[in-house]
Amino acid sequence: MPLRIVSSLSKRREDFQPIHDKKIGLYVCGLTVYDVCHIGHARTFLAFDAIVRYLRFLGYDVTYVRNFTDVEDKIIKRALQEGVDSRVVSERYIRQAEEDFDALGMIRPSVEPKVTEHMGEIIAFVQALMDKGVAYAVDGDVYYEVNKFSGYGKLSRRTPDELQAGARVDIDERKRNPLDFALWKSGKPGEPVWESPWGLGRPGWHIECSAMATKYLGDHFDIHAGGADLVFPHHENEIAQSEAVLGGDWVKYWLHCGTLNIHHEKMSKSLGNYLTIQDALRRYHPEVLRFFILSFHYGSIIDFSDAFVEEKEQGLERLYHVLQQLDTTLDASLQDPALAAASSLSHSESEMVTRLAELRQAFIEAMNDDFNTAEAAGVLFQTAAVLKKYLLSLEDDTHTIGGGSYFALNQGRAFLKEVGQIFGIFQCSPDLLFQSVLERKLQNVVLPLPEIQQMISDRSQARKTKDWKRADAIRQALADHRILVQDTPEGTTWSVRR
RNA sequence: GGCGCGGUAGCCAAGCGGUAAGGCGAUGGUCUGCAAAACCGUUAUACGUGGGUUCAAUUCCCACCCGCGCCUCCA
Repeated sequence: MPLRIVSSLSKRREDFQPIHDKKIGLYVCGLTVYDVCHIGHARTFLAFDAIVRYLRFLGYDVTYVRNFTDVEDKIIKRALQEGVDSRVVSERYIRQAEEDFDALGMIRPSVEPKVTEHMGEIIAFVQALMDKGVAYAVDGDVYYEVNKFSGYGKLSRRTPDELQAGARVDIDERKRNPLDFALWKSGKPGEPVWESPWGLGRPGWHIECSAMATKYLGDHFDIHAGGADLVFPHHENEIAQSEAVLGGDWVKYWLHCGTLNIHHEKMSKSLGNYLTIQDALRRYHPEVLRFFILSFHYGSIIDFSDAFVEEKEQGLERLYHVLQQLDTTLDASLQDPALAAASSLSHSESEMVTRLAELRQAFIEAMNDDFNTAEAAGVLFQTAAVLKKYLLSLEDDTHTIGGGSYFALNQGRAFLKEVGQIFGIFQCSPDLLFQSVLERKLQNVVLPLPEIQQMISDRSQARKTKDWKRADAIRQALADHRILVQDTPEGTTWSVRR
Protein backbone atom coordinates (compact mmCIF):
# COMPACT_ATOMS: atom_id res chain seq x y z
CA MET A 1 0.00 0.00 0.00
CA PRO A 2 1.37 3.39 -0.94
CA LEU A 3 1.41 6.30 1.48
CA ARG A 4 -2.04 7.67 2.13
CA ILE A 5 -2.83 10.88 3.95
CA VAL A 6 -6.03 12.22 5.46
CA SER A 7 -5.99 15.88 4.55
CA SER A 8 -8.00 18.22 6.76
CA LEU A 9 -9.48 19.69 3.60
CA SER A 10 -11.03 16.49 2.29
CA LYS A 11 -11.17 14.52 5.56
CA ARG A 12 -10.64 11.44 3.43
CA ARG A 13 -7.72 9.14 2.81
CA GLU A 14 -5.94 10.32 -0.30
CA ASP A 15 -3.04 8.69 -2.11
CA PHE A 16 -0.02 10.84 -1.49
CA GLN A 17 1.35 12.26 -4.71
CA PRO A 18 3.89 15.05 -4.39
CA ILE A 19 3.67 17.96 -6.79
CA HIS A 20 7.28 17.48 -7.92
CA ASP A 21 8.07 13.78 -7.98
CA LYS A 22 10.44 13.03 -5.11
CA LYS A 23 10.69 16.58 -3.80
CA ILE A 24 8.38 17.57 -0.99
CA GLY A 25 7.74 21.02 0.43
CA LEU A 26 6.45 20.89 4.00
CA TYR A 27 5.58 23.88 6.15
CA VAL A 28 4.82 23.61 9.84
CA CYS A 29 3.40 26.60 11.67
CA GLY A 30 5.90 27.19 14.41
CA LEU A 31 5.90 29.29 17.51
CA THR A 32 5.00 32.78 18.43
CA VAL A 33 7.89 33.45 20.77
CA TYR A 34 6.52 35.29 23.77
CA ASP A 35 7.05 32.63 26.43
CA VAL A 36 8.62 29.24 27.09
CA CYS A 37 7.31 26.13 25.35
CA HIS A 38 5.15 23.57 27.05
CA ILE A 39 4.62 19.93 26.20
CA GLY A 40 1.56 20.80 24.12
CA HIS A 41 3.96 22.45 21.68
CA ALA A 42 6.27 19.47 22.00
CA ARG A 43 3.44 17.16 21.01
CA THR A 44 2.78 18.96 17.74
CA PHE A 45 6.38 19.42 16.70
CA LEU A 46 7.34 15.90 17.72
CA ALA A 47 4.47 14.47 15.69
CA PHE A 48 5.60 16.33 12.59
CA ASP A 49 9.22 15.55 13.36
CA ALA A 50 8.38 11.85 13.00
CA ILE A 51 6.43 12.54 9.82
CA VAL A 52 9.38 14.33 8.23
CA ARG A 53 11.69 11.50 9.31
CA TYR A 54 9.33 8.98 7.76
CA LEU A 55 9.01 10.86 4.47
CA ARG A 56 12.79 10.93 4.26
CA PHE A 57 12.88 7.24 5.15
CA LEU A 58 10.67 6.68 2.11
CA GLY A 59 13.27 8.46 0.02
CA TYR A 60 11.64 11.83 -0.39
CA ASP A 61 13.72 14.97 -0.51
CA VAL A 62 11.87 17.04 2.06
CA THR A 63 12.30 20.77 2.42
CA TYR A 64 11.07 21.25 5.96
CA VAL A 65 10.17 24.81 6.92
CA ARG A 66 9.10 25.83 10.40
CA ASN A 67 8.77 29.49 11.21
CA PHE A 68 9.25 31.67 14.25
CA THR A 69 6.74 34.48 14.54
CA ASP A 70 8.79 37.10 16.32
CA VAL A 71 6.58 40.17 15.87
CA GLU A 72 3.24 39.93 17.54
CA ASP A 73 1.05 41.65 20.13
CA LYS A 74 1.88 39.35 23.02
CA ILE A 75 5.61 39.73 22.44
CA ILE A 76 5.22 43.49 22.43
CA LYS A 77 3.14 43.37 25.57
CA ARG A 78 5.72 41.28 27.34
CA ALA A 79 8.53 43.56 26.22
CA LEU A 80 6.63 46.54 27.55
CA GLN A 81 6.14 44.83 30.89
CA GLU A 82 9.82 44.05 31.13
CA GLY A 83 10.83 47.44 29.81
CA VAL A 84 12.98 45.95 27.04
CA ASP A 85 12.97 45.91 23.27
CA SER A 86 10.63 43.27 21.84
CA ARG A 87 13.64 41.77 20.13
CA VAL A 88 15.09 40.89 23.51
CA VAL A 89 11.97 38.93 24.34
CA SER A 90 11.68 37.14 21.01
CA GLU A 91 15.35 36.25 20.83
CA ARG A 92 15.30 34.87 24.34
CA TYR A 93 12.43 32.54 23.64
CA ILE A 94 13.77 31.49 20.25
CA ARG A 95 16.97 30.43 21.94
CA GLN A 96 15.03 28.64 24.65
CA ALA A 97 12.82 26.86 22.13
CA GLU A 98 15.82 25.71 20.14
CA GLU A 99 17.37 24.31 23.29
CA ASP A 100 14.14 22.50 24.17
CA PHE A 101 13.69 21.10 20.67
CA ASP A 102 17.27 19.89 20.54
CA ALA A 103 16.89 18.28 23.93
CA LEU A 104 13.86 16.41 22.64
CA GLY A 105 15.97 15.15 19.75
CA MET A 106 14.02 16.94 17.06
CA ILE A 107 15.61 17.22 13.66
CA ARG A 108 16.29 20.80 12.67
CA PRO A 109 14.06 22.16 9.92
CA SER A 110 15.71 22.98 6.60
CA VAL A 111 14.74 26.62 7.13
CA GLU A 112 13.51 28.45 10.22
CA PRO A 113 12.36 31.80 8.88
CA LYS A 114 11.61 34.71 11.17
CA VAL A 115 9.08 37.43 10.45
CA THR A 116 11.51 40.25 11.21
CA GLU A 117 13.80 38.96 8.48
CA HIS A 118 11.09 38.80 5.82
CA MET A 119 9.46 42.21 5.96
CA GLY A 120 10.06 42.79 2.25
CA GLU A 121 8.27 39.61 1.24
CA ILE A 122 5.42 40.27 3.63
CA ILE A 123 4.84 43.83 2.43
CA ALA A 124 4.97 42.61 -1.17
CA PHE A 125 2.34 40.00 -0.36
CA VAL A 126 0.04 42.60 1.19
CA GLN A 127 0.61 44.84 -1.81
CA ALA A 128 -0.31 41.99 -4.12
CA LEU A 129 -3.57 41.56 -2.23
CA MET A 130 -4.23 45.30 -2.58
CA ASP A 131 -3.51 45.08 -6.30
CA LYS A 132 -5.94 42.22 -6.64
CA GLY A 133 -8.59 44.33 -4.96
CA VAL A 134 -9.20 41.94 -2.09
CA ALA A 135 -7.66 44.15 0.57
CA TYR A 136 -8.33 47.70 1.71
CA ALA A 137 -6.48 50.24 3.80
CA VAL A 138 -8.03 52.25 6.63
CA ASP A 139 -6.00 54.70 8.70
CA GLY A 140 -2.72 52.87 8.16
CA ASP A 141 -4.24 49.44 8.73
CA VAL A 142 -4.82 47.01 5.89
CA TYR A 143 -7.61 44.44 5.99
CA TYR A 144 -8.38 41.41 3.92
CA GLU A 145 -11.89 41.51 2.53
CA VAL A 146 -13.34 38.11 3.26
CA ASN A 147 -16.38 38.56 1.01
CA LYS A 148 -14.08 38.66 -2.00
CA PHE A 149 -13.01 35.05 -1.45
CA SER A 150 -15.68 32.54 -2.27
CA GLY A 151 -13.85 29.66 -0.63
CA TYR A 152 -13.74 31.31 2.77
CA GLY A 153 -14.50 28.73 5.44
CA LYS A 154 -13.64 25.65 3.37
CA LEU A 155 -10.98 24.40 5.76
CA SER A 156 -12.88 24.95 8.99
CA ARG A 157 -16.12 23.84 7.33
CA ARG A 158 -18.09 26.85 8.27
CA THR A 159 -19.81 29.48 6.21
CA PRO A 160 -19.08 33.14 6.87
CA ASP A 161 -22.61 33.37 8.27
CA GLU A 162 -21.95 30.60 10.75
CA LEU A 163 -18.71 32.21 11.76
CA GLN A 164 -20.35 35.54 12.41
CA ALA A 165 -23.21 34.01 14.36
CA GLY A 166 -20.85 32.88 17.09
CA ALA A 167 -18.65 35.95 17.01
CA ARG A 168 -17.57 37.04 20.44
CA VAL A 169 -15.51 39.99 19.37
CA ASP A 170 -16.55 43.58 19.36
CA ILE A 171 -17.37 44.82 15.93
CA ASP A 172 -14.84 47.16 14.47
CA GLU A 173 -16.77 49.80 12.50
CA ARG A 174 -13.90 50.37 10.12
CA LYS A 175 -14.12 46.84 8.76
CA ARG A 176 -16.40 46.09 5.84
CA ASN A 177 -17.17 42.70 7.30
CA PRO A 178 -16.58 41.66 10.92
CA LEU A 179 -14.62 38.67 9.64
CA ASP A 180 -12.13 40.82 7.75
CA PHE A 181 -8.72 40.41 9.32
CA ALA A 182 -5.63 42.60 9.54
CA LEU A 183 -2.84 42.14 7.03
CA TRP A 184 -0.95 45.16 8.29
CA LYS A 185 -1.33 47.02 11.56
CA SER A 186 -0.29 50.61 12.08
CA GLY A 187 2.16 51.02 14.94
CA LYS A 188 1.78 52.95 18.15
CA PRO A 189 4.73 54.79 19.68
CA GLY A 190 7.06 52.37 21.40
CA GLU A 191 6.08 49.44 19.22
CA PRO A 192 8.39 47.89 16.67
CA VAL A 193 7.51 49.28 13.25
CA TRP A 194 8.58 48.97 9.63
CA GLU A 195 8.02 51.31 6.75
CA SER A 196 5.33 50.34 4.32
CA PRO A 197 3.16 51.91 1.60
CA TRP A 198 0.51 52.33 4.32
CA GLY A 199 2.77 53.97 6.85
CA LEU A 200 4.77 52.69 9.78
CA GLY A 201 3.47 49.43 11.14
CA ARG A 202 3.86 45.69 11.46
CA PRO A 203 2.35 42.61 9.83
CA GLY A 204 -0.89 41.14 11.07
CA TRP A 205 -0.94 37.54 12.15
CA HIS A 206 -1.39 35.04 9.26
CA ILE A 207 0.29 36.96 6.45
CA GLU A 208 3.79 35.96 7.56
CA CYS A 209 3.12 32.30 6.93
CA SER A 210 1.77 32.91 3.45
CA ALA A 211 4.74 35.08 2.54
CA MET A 212 7.44 32.86 4.04
CA ALA A 213 6.00 29.55 2.87
CA THR A 214 5.78 30.95 -0.65
CA LYS A 215 9.34 32.20 -0.52
CA TYR A 216 10.83 28.85 0.50
CA LEU A 217 8.43 26.37 -1.03
CA GLY A 218 7.00 28.13 -4.05
CA ASP A 219 3.49 29.20 -5.01
CA HIS A 220 2.05 25.76 -4.42
CA PHE A 221 3.45 23.13 -2.12
CA ASP A 222 2.70 19.70 -0.74
CA ILE A 223 2.05 19.73 2.97
CA HIS A 224 1.06 22.42 5.41
CA ALA A 225 0.88 21.33 9.01
CA GLY A 226 0.12 22.75 12.40
CA GLY A 227 -1.85 22.34 15.56
CA ALA A 228 -5.58 21.69 15.32
CA ASP A 229 -6.21 24.94 17.14
CA LEU A 230 -4.80 26.82 14.17
CA VAL A 231 -7.46 25.67 11.72
CA PHE A 232 -9.49 28.76 12.42
CA PRO A 233 -8.72 31.52 11.96
CA HIS A 234 -5.04 31.10 11.15
CA HIS A 235 -5.05 28.53 8.39
CA GLU A 236 -8.39 29.59 6.99
CA ASN A 237 -6.96 33.06 6.59
CA GLU A 238 -3.71 31.80 5.11
CA ILE A 239 -5.71 30.01 2.45
CA ALA A 240 -7.77 33.10 1.73
CA GLN A 241 -4.68 35.28 1.34
CA SER A 242 -2.61 32.84 -0.62
CA GLU A 243 -5.23 31.62 -3.02
CA ALA A 244 -6.35 35.18 -3.75
CA VAL A 245 -2.81 36.04 -4.84
CA LEU A 246 -1.50 32.76 -6.21
CA GLY A 247 -4.68 31.16 -7.52
CA GLY A 248 -5.63 27.51 -7.49
CA ASP A 249 -5.25 25.22 -4.48
CA TRP A 250 -2.41 26.67 -2.47
CA VAL A 251 -1.56 23.56 -0.47
CA LYS A 252 -2.13 19.97 -1.52
CA TYR A 253 -2.42 18.30 1.90
CA TRP A 254 -3.26 19.91 5.24
CA LEU A 255 -2.27 18.07 8.38
CA HIS A 256 -3.54 19.02 11.81
CA CYS A 257 -2.22 17.65 15.03
CA GLY A 258 -4.58 17.07 17.94
CA THR A 259 -4.13 19.10 21.06
CA LEU A 260 -2.57 17.84 24.24
CA ASN A 261 -5.02 18.06 27.13
CA ILE A 262 -4.47 17.87 30.82
CA HIS A 263 -7.32 16.86 33.13
CA HIS A 264 -9.54 16.84 30.02
CA GLU A 265 -8.74 20.45 29.21
CA LYS A 266 -6.47 21.84 26.56
CA MET A 267 -3.03 22.66 27.86
CA SER A 268 -2.48 26.31 27.14
CA LYS A 269 -0.71 29.31 28.50
CA SER A 270 -3.93 31.21 28.93
CA LEU A 271 -5.38 28.50 31.17
CA GLY A 272 -2.11 28.20 33.06
CA ASN A 273 -2.40 24.41 33.14
CA TYR A 274 0.85 23.70 31.40
CA LEU A 275 4.01 21.73 32.01
CA THR A 276 7.03 23.24 30.30
CA ILE A 277 9.28 21.11 28.15
CA GLN A 278 12.11 21.79 30.57
CA ASP A 279 10.10 20.53 33.52
CA ALA A 280 8.95 17.51 31.57
CA LEU A 281 12.54 16.66 30.66
CA ARG A 282 13.56 16.78 34.28
CA ARG A 283 11.03 14.03 34.92
CA TYR A 284 11.25 12.02 31.73
CA HIS A 285 13.96 10.94 29.35
CA PRO A 286 13.49 12.60 25.94
CA GLU A 287 12.93 9.23 24.32
CA VAL A 288 10.22 8.48 26.86
CA LEU A 289 8.43 11.68 25.93
CA ARG A 290 8.82 10.91 22.24
CA PHE A 291 7.56 7.38 22.67
CA PHE A 292 4.63 8.58 24.73
CA ILE A 293 3.56 11.14 22.15
CA LEU A 294 4.14 8.88 19.17
CA SER A 295 2.12 6.06 20.67
CA PHE A 296 -0.93 8.13 19.72
CA HIS A 297 -2.03 8.98 16.21
CA TYR A 298 -1.02 12.56 15.40
CA GLY A 299 -4.61 13.64 14.85
CA SER A 300 -6.02 12.48 18.15
CA ILE A 301 -6.21 14.35 21.40
CA ILE A 302 -3.77 13.20 24.04
CA ASP A 303 -4.86 13.38 27.62
CA PHE A 304 -1.65 13.95 29.52
CA SER A 305 -0.93 12.61 32.96
CA ASP A 306 2.18 11.38 34.71
CA ALA A 307 0.60 7.94 35.07
CA PHE A 308 0.15 7.68 31.31
CA VAL A 309 3.71 8.74 30.56
CA GLU A 310 5.06 6.31 33.12
CA GLU A 311 3.08 3.55 31.44
CA LYS A 312 4.89 4.25 28.20
CA GLU A 313 8.17 4.63 30.03
CA GLN A 314 7.78 1.08 31.23
CA GLY A 315 6.97 -0.07 27.72
CA LEU A 316 10.02 1.64 26.28
CA GLU A 317 12.20 0.06 28.95
CA ARG A 318 10.87 -3.35 28.01
CA LEU A 319 11.74 -2.70 24.38
CA TYR A 320 15.20 -1.60 25.43
CA HIS A 321 15.51 -4.77 27.43
CA VAL A 322 15.21 -6.82 24.28
CA LEU A 323 17.80 -4.64 22.62
CA GLN A 324 20.09 -5.30 25.55
CA GLN A 325 19.63 -9.05 25.28
CA LEU A 326 20.31 -8.81 21.57
CA ASP A 327 23.48 -6.83 22.20
CA THR A 328 24.67 -9.34 24.77
CA THR A 329 24.11 -12.35 22.57
CA LEU A 330 25.43 -10.79 19.39
CA ASP A 331 28.47 -9.19 20.97
CA ALA A 332 29.46 -12.45 22.63
CA SER A 333 29.22 -14.31 19.36
CA LEU A 334 31.10 -11.72 17.40
CA GLN A 335 34.28 -12.89 19.07
CA ASP A 336 34.37 -15.60 16.45
CA PRO A 337 34.71 -13.75 13.14
CA ALA A 338 33.40 -16.73 11.25
CA LEU A 339 30.01 -16.25 12.87
CA ALA A 340 29.61 -12.75 11.51
CA ALA A 341 29.12 -13.99 7.99
CA ALA A 342 25.67 -15.04 6.94
CA SER A 343 25.69 -18.73 6.28
CA SER A 344 22.96 -20.96 4.97
CA LEU A 345 19.93 -20.72 7.19
CA SER A 346 18.19 -23.58 8.92
CA HIS A 347 14.43 -23.87 8.68
CA SER A 348 13.75 -22.04 11.95
CA GLU A 349 16.30 -19.39 11.15
CA SER A 350 14.85 -18.64 7.79
CA GLU A 351 11.39 -18.60 9.32
CA MET A 352 12.64 -16.02 11.76
CA VAL A 353 14.11 -13.88 9.02
CA THR A 354 10.83 -14.06 7.09
CA ARG A 355 8.81 -13.14 10.18
CA LEU A 356 11.05 -10.13 10.79
CA ALA A 357 10.60 -8.99 7.22
CA GLU A 358 6.84 -9.24 7.66
CA LEU A 359 7.00 -7.16 10.80
CA ARG A 360 9.10 -4.56 9.07
CA GLN A 361 6.53 -4.44 6.33
CA ALA A 362 3.73 -4.16 8.92
CA PHE A 363 5.49 -1.18 10.43
CA ILE A 364 5.72 0.49 7.04
CA GLU A 365 2.08 -0.28 6.25
CA ALA A 366 1.05 1.32 9.53
CA MET A 367 3.06 4.43 8.78
CA ASN A 368 1.74 4.50 5.23
CA ASP A 369 -1.77 4.68 6.62
CA ASP A 370 -1.79 8.37 7.48
CA PHE A 371 1.36 8.11 9.59
CA ASN A 372 -0.23 5.82 12.13
CA THR A 373 2.54 5.81 14.70
CA ALA A 374 0.21 4.26 17.28
CA GLU A 375 -0.21 1.15 15.19
CA ALA A 376 3.48 1.17 14.28
CA ALA A 377 4.35 1.23 17.98
CA GLY A 378 2.27 -1.91 18.37
CA VAL A 379 4.43 -3.60 15.75
CA LEU A 380 7.48 -2.76 17.84
CA PHE A 381 6.07 -4.77 20.75
CA GLN A 382 5.15 -7.64 18.47
CA THR A 383 8.68 -7.63 17.15
CA ALA A 384 10.03 -7.66 20.67
CA ALA A 385 7.88 -10.67 21.53
CA VAL A 386 9.08 -12.58 18.48
CA LEU A 387 12.69 -11.79 19.22
CA LYS A 388 12.38 -12.77 22.87
CA LYS A 389 10.88 -16.12 21.97
CA TYR A 390 13.64 -16.78 19.51
CA LEU A 391 16.26 -15.82 22.06
CA LEU A 392 14.59 -18.19 24.51
CA SER A 393 14.67 -21.05 22.04
CA LEU A 394 18.41 -20.56 21.63
CA GLU A 395 19.09 -20.87 25.34
CA ASP A 396 19.15 -24.66 25.36
CA ASP A 397 22.31 -24.68 23.31
CA THR A 398 25.72 -23.85 24.55
CA HIS A 399 25.92 -20.07 24.80
CA THR A 400 27.35 -19.57 21.37
CA ILE A 401 25.01 -19.15 18.46
CA GLY A 402 25.46 -20.26 14.92
CA GLY A 403 25.96 -18.00 11.92
CA GLY A 404 22.35 -18.40 10.84
CA SER A 405 21.01 -17.38 14.22
CA TYR A 406 23.45 -14.54 14.32
CA PHE A 407 22.17 -13.39 10.97
CA ALA A 408 18.54 -13.57 12.09
CA LEU A 409 19.10 -11.78 15.39
CA ASN A 410 21.22 -9.16 13.75
CA GLN A 411 18.42 -8.62 11.29
CA GLY A 412 16.05 -8.07 14.19
CA ARG A 413 18.31 -5.59 15.89
CA ALA A 414 18.91 -3.73 12.65
CA PHE A 415 15.16 -3.47 12.11
CA LEU A 416 14.52 -2.05 15.57
CA LYS A 417 17.34 0.45 15.17
CA GLU A 418 16.14 1.38 11.72
CA VAL A 419 12.55 2.16 12.63
CA GLY A 420 13.76 3.56 15.92
CA GLN A 421 15.27 6.38 13.91
CA ILE A 422 11.82 7.31 12.65
CA PHE A 423 10.48 7.51 16.18
CA GLY A 424 13.70 8.95 17.50
CA ILE A 425 14.06 6.12 19.99
CA PHE A 426 16.68 3.38 20.52
CA GLN A 427 19.31 6.05 20.02
CA CYS A 428 21.25 5.28 23.19
CA SER A 429 22.65 2.19 24.81
CA PRO A 430 20.20 0.23 27.00
CA ASP A 431 22.32 0.73 30.10
CA LEU A 432 22.42 4.46 29.55
CA LEU A 433 18.66 4.61 29.09
CA PHE A 434 17.97 2.60 32.24
CA GLN A 435 20.44 4.67 34.19
CA SER A 436 18.99 7.92 32.94
CA VAL A 437 15.43 6.90 33.76
CA LEU A 438 16.52 5.81 37.23
CA GLU A 439 18.30 9.11 37.88
CA ARG A 440 15.16 11.04 37.03
CA LYS A 441 13.14 8.92 39.43
CA LEU A 442 15.68 9.34 42.15
CA GLN A 443 14.85 13.04 42.29
CA ASN A 444 11.65 12.19 44.12
CA VAL A 445 13.34 9.99 46.66
CA VAL A 446 14.23 11.70 49.91
CA LEU A 447 16.63 9.02 51.08
CA PRO A 448 20.24 10.03 50.31
CA LEU A 449 22.10 7.76 47.93
CA PRO A 450 24.84 6.73 50.41
CA GLU A 451 22.17 5.71 52.88
CA ILE A 452 20.45 3.58 50.28
CA GLN A 453 23.74 1.92 49.44
CA GLN A 454 24.49 1.33 53.10
CA MET A 455 21.11 -0.31 53.66
CA ILE A 456 21.56 -2.50 50.61
CA SER A 457 24.94 -3.62 51.85
CA ASP A 458 23.60 -4.26 55.36
CA ARG A 459 20.88 -6.36 53.85
CA SER A 460 23.34 -8.35 51.78
CA GLN A 461 25.24 -9.13 54.98
CA ALA A 462 22.05 -10.31 56.63
CA ARG A 463 21.26 -12.48 53.65
CA LYS A 464 24.66 -14.10 53.78
CA THR A 465 23.93 -15.27 57.31
CA LYS A 466 20.41 -16.21 56.23
CA ASP A 467 18.98 -13.65 58.61
CA TRP A 468 15.86 -13.33 56.47
CA LYS A 469 13.96 -11.40 59.09
CA ARG A 470 16.48 -8.59 59.13
CA ALA A 471 16.92 -8.66 55.37
CA ASP A 472 13.20 -8.36 54.83
CA ALA A 473 12.92 -5.53 57.37
CA ILE A 474 15.54 -3.53 55.50
CA ARG A 475 13.83 -4.32 52.23
CA GLN A 476 10.57 -3.02 53.66
CA ALA A 477 12.23 0.12 54.99
CA LEU A 478 13.58 0.82 51.52
CA ALA A 479 10.24 0.06 49.96
CA ASP A 480 8.71 2.71 52.20
CA HIS A 481 10.92 5.15 50.37
CA ARG A 482 9.88 3.73 47.02
CA ILE A 483 13.16 1.85 46.61
CA LEU A 484 12.64 -1.63 45.22
CA VAL A 485 15.32 -4.18 45.94
CA GLN A 486 16.10 -6.86 43.39
CA ASP A 487 18.30 -9.86 44.14
CA THR A 488 19.87 -11.22 40.99
CA PRO A 489 22.50 -13.91 40.42
CA GLU A 490 24.96 -11.04 39.83
CA GLY A 491 24.16 -9.44 43.16
CA THR A 492 21.57 -7.09 44.58
CA THR A 493 20.35 -4.16 42.53
CA TRP A 494 17.60 -1.66 43.17
CA SER A 495 15.27 0.66 41.34
CA VAL A 496 12.71 3.31 42.09
CA ARG A 497 9.05 2.49 42.01
CA ARG A 498 7.00 4.54 39.57
C1' G B 1 -26.25 28.85 20.20
C1' G B 2 -23.39 27.17 15.57
C1' C B 3 -19.64 23.98 13.50
C1' G B 4 -16.15 20.01 14.12
C1' C B 5 -13.88 15.76 16.58
C1' G B 6 -14.36 11.73 19.84
C1' G B 7 -17.07 7.84 23.15
C1' U B 8 -13.65 0.33 21.78
C1' A B 9 -11.88 -4.42 27.91
C1' G B 10 -10.28 -1.99 34.95
C1' C B 11 -7.18 2.08 32.39
C1' C B 12 -4.68 3.97 27.71
C1' A B 13 -5.14 3.07 22.53
C1' A B 14 -5.24 1.11 17.01
C1' G B 15 -8.89 -0.68 13.74
C1' C B 16 -13.50 2.45 10.38
C1' G B 17 -18.07 -2.76 5.83
C1' G B 18 -16.47 -9.28 6.61
C1' U B 19 -16.59 -10.60 12.37
C1' A B 20 -11.73 -6.83 17.84
C1' A B 21 -3.49 -4.69 17.02
C1' G B 22 -0.67 -3.21 20.99
C1' G B 23 0.51 -1.22 25.93
C1' C B 24 -0.48 -0.73 31.28
C1' G B 25 -2.97 -3.31 35.06
C1' A B 26 -4.84 -7.92 36.92
C1' U B 27 -4.10 -13.10 37.22
C1' G B 28 -1.46 -18.19 36.79
C1' G B 29 3.55 -19.99 36.03
C1' U B 30 9.25 -20.07 35.57
C1' C B 31 13.05 -17.93 38.63
C1' U B 32 13.79 -16.74 44.08
C1' G B 33 15.00 -18.13 51.12
C1' C B 34 10.56 -15.18 50.23
C1' A B 35 10.16 -11.29 46.90
C1' A B 36 11.32 -7.99 42.95
C1' A B 37 12.89 -7.58 38.00
C1' A B 38 12.81 -10.36 33.63
C1' C B 39 10.50 -14.06 30.78
C1' C B 40 6.13 -17.46 29.37
C1' G B 41 0.62 -18.07 29.53
C1' U B 42 -4.47 -16.10 30.49
C1' U B 43 -7.28 -11.72 30.34
C1' A B 44 -13.60 -7.72 25.10
C1' U B 45 -19.58 -13.01 21.79
C1' A B 46 -17.80 -7.16 22.06
C1' C B 47 -17.01 -1.41 20.22
C1' G B 48 -22.08 5.33 24.34
C1' U B 49 -27.82 4.58 23.56
C1' G B 50 -31.94 3.77 20.19
C1' G B 51 -33.39 3.17 15.23
C1' G B 52 -32.15 2.38 9.83
C1' U B 53 -29.27 0.57 5.26
C1' U B 54 -26.74 -4.20 3.99
C1' C B 55 -26.09 -11.15 2.92
C1' A B 56 -22.87 -8.85 6.72
C1' A B 57 -21.82 -2.68 10.87
C1' U B 58 -17.41 -1.25 15.92
C1' U B 59 -16.98 0.44 10.88
C1' C B 60 -22.21 3.68 6.53
C1' C B 61 -26.99 6.85 7.61
C1' C B 62 -30.45 9.30 11.27
C1' A B 63 -31.73 10.73 16.25
C1' C B 64 -30.34 11.17 21.24
C1' C B 65 -26.85 11.23 25.52
C1' C B 66 -21.86 12.32 27.27
C1' G B 67 -16.73 14.48 26.69
C1' C B 68 -13.50 17.68 24.15
C1' G B 69 -12.07 21.37 20.51
C1' C B 70 -13.12 25.74 17.55
C1' C B 71 -16.25 30.15 16.77
C1' U B 72 -11.12 35.58 20.92
C1' C B 73 -4.88 34.57 21.47
C1' C B 74 -3.35 29.62 21.14
C1' A B 75 0.88 24.10 18.82
